[in-house]
Amino acid sequence: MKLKAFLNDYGRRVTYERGEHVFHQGDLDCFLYVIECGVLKAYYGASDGKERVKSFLLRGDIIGSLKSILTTDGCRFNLVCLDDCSLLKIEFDVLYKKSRDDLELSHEIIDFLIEFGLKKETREYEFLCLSPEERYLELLKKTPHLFDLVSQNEIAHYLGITPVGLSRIKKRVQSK
Amino acid sequence: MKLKAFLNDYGRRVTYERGEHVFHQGDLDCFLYVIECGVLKAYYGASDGKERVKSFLLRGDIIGSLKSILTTDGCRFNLVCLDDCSLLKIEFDVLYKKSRDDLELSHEIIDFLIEFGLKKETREYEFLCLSPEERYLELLKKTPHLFDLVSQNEIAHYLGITPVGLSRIKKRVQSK
DNA sequence: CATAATTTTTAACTTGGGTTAATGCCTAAA
DNA sequence: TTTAGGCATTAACCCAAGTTAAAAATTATG
Repeated sequence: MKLKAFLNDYGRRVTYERGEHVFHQGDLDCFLYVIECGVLKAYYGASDGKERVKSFLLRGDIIGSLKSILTTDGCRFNLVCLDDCSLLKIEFDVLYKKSRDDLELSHEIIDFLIEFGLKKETREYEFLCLSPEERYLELLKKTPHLFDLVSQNEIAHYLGITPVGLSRIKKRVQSK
Repeated sequence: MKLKAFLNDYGRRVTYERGEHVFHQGDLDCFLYVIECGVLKAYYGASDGKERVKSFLLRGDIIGSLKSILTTDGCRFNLVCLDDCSLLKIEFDVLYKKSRDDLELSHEIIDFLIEFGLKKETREYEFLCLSPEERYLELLKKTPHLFDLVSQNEIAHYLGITPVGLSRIKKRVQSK
């Protein structure tokens, strides 16, 4: 797997302690990060102090801010470690340029991006078509282990609801 | 632009009349479609007859079901023409295979997919962080011309609310 | 172990959007 | 110009989730 090999060869290992941020909203951060170990949370911080969780990142996942990479606006979200974490950090541009004369590498990037697109479409579908309760049940079915890794608080913010709301949904669901 | 050239060379022109479907939910359709002219609507049809609009497609846009291309589940959404339309139809697999030994083509696909990812992330952001009213205002700001092309009914379903809800939001907003 | 801090639950109250149905508006066809 | 069908608005009522605050449960820490 050329992409994995590339990330290993060119990546610089960085470690963070639980609670540390990899980057903040507004930062210009044009790196890709591969999670070697630990759990991370990518989240949008609203002006009113509310937070919304874009995604949780686990071992093997790749994360970076497309916004920061493609525009001069900086990151739209924050990336924070929920555990002590070890990441591989690679400048996006280096990978991008390398792919320009490496056919195999560029294929693997295409495959990665297609998978990424499908995931994003699925999340779009869930927000567009499912109620908070249905999204909760779906998450429970698809990634039950997530509930052991992060607080219910954070699950709620991932589902786009408040912790109070999630507590009520749980109660309603189990009484069925 | 090699991708455009490819789509033109290998694409087959197909035309549909207003109201015709290009494909339905559940169909196995592994084509990409480039919109030459006309307006189309990609939508999820819920079991209870409710519909939710995934996206509107305009001249120059490219659409296809990643789900159908990548899995055996078939399309998750419907694609229907809101006008008489002319499309270019290309088997995804032909493009994919061609990219396997064409570096320039594969770069352009990467660039396309990155842009696509950014768009999807933006829509995710809007559902996660904005209220229906805020999503309406955002749409009004970003693509005001859309309101001339499709009914308010369809705009509502794109925003994830009912036509009644959108009517109320409009009224509330203009009285501010 | 005790206590502080955080997370989760519960309660009371508010609210925005859903639902249903009636009404008014357009536009297209006859 | 009428009439029929679809679209948008309005009204009345309902309900799920938000908000605020307090209590209970869990987890961390000295």
